[in-house]
Amino acid sequence: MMAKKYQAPRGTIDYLPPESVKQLHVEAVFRDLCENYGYQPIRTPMFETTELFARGAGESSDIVSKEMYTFDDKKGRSMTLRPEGTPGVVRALIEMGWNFAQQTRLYYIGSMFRYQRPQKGRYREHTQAGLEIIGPDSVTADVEVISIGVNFLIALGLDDLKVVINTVGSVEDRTRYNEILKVFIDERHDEFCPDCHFRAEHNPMRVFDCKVPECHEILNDAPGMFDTLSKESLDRFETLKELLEAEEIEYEVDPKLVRGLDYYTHSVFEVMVRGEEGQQSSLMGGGRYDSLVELYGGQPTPAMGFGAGLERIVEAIDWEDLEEIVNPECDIAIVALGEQAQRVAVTIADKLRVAGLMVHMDHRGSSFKNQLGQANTLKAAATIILGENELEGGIVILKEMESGEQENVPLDGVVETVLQAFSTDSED
RNA sequence: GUACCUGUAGCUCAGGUGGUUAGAGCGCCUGACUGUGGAUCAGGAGGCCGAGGGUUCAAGUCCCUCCAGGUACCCCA
Repeated sequence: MMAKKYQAPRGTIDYLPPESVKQLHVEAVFRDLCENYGYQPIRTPMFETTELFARGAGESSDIVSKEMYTFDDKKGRSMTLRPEGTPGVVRALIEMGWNFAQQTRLYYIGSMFRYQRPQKGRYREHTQAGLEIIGPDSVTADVEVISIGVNFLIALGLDDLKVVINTVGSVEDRTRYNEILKVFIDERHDEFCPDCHFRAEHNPMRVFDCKVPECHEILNDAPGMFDTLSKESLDRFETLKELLEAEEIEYEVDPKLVRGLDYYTHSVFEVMVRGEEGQQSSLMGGGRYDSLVELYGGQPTPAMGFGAGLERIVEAIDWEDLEEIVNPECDIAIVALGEQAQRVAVTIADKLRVAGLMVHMDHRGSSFKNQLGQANTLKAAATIILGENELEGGIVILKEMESGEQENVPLDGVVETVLQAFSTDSED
């Protein structure tokens, strides 16, 4: 009977070494940087009630309308695997009665799920590193968030970055703009497609997402967002640009950058690598969301955050420069010949490991030559050779790999001898 | 969701118009060198040729369906 062949669900990834190592390295860099900025970790469930996401991102957004993994639990409640991190964070804070008067900095790393056609850099389950600063509405907070994002990528060796920014105005601006847009659409009602008619009723700004070419034509005549922003919003955007310049973060303004979530206000941004063609070049995106906390029933509280796609970042990095991360160096390899020697060796190996050394040993009973070859491949600094002759003589051979020099060391106390050797080495 | 391309050893890939036991490089294992490592040479293991059907005397090769990956549209991380 042939065993059934299982395969990973479409659009998901199995991370095996060395890919798994790369992913964890990127995560570690993110955590370190977040801590420098005073952000603390938060973990929230991978699924939430469907309504949470629907209300946050907006019913008419692509994410909510066609990309969610939604299912009914056994009691018939509609649940959804999180497509993004922000709603869960905000919900959690409100639920535990968080004091929103304080300034809260949080970060998270975890899986996000979106049902879409898989492609390179586009998966149905992907890992996102994200953060939120909740409380301050100052532009300096926006700059801080963008700065972490940019510096995160720089720390990974990605320095040819393109930072794109835009403003979508305040809630009031958007309400006013939507009204103006709706009037425009109604005036030329017959020229728009049925989908756009629907959008006009529910969220007029989404007509810009329409794929029908004719609709795009007409929209060239539509009033622009910039023209309808309040002076405060425009000033705010100017300040953002000034502060970014002061930090020497180069940016481009893209008025068409709206982001796919309805809850954004004022500053929105996206970071990609230059020269990386293809549509999945965006490594991170985020923005301000001053009305989401209130929308979820909390104290009206401004906030700002971003999400970064770790798979895309891993793909963008040139790992040749980071060889030592993918293949860390080994301190000691134990060459054990014969079953008896192998049994003695495993104990020595474990003691050295507990003491903090990276120790390799072969459990297959491979040949002498092969085991020494493994030590070589792993770039072990030294080898402990333990065969039947040594066992009888109560010694081991300690071999320094680079010079090839070797000496006999008593089997009793070999762990201490080796540790001693390594501690004096590292003190130099 | 729509269109096109792809799917052969662990990895990267060869396999004109269908034709005997399916190949290479890298990697792995063994030996030359009874117990001393990056080289060289020789050998070996490892494949229901993505899955299932069909055409044919004969299918890795042609046809259909499905699955998966990639590219464009779209969306985004």
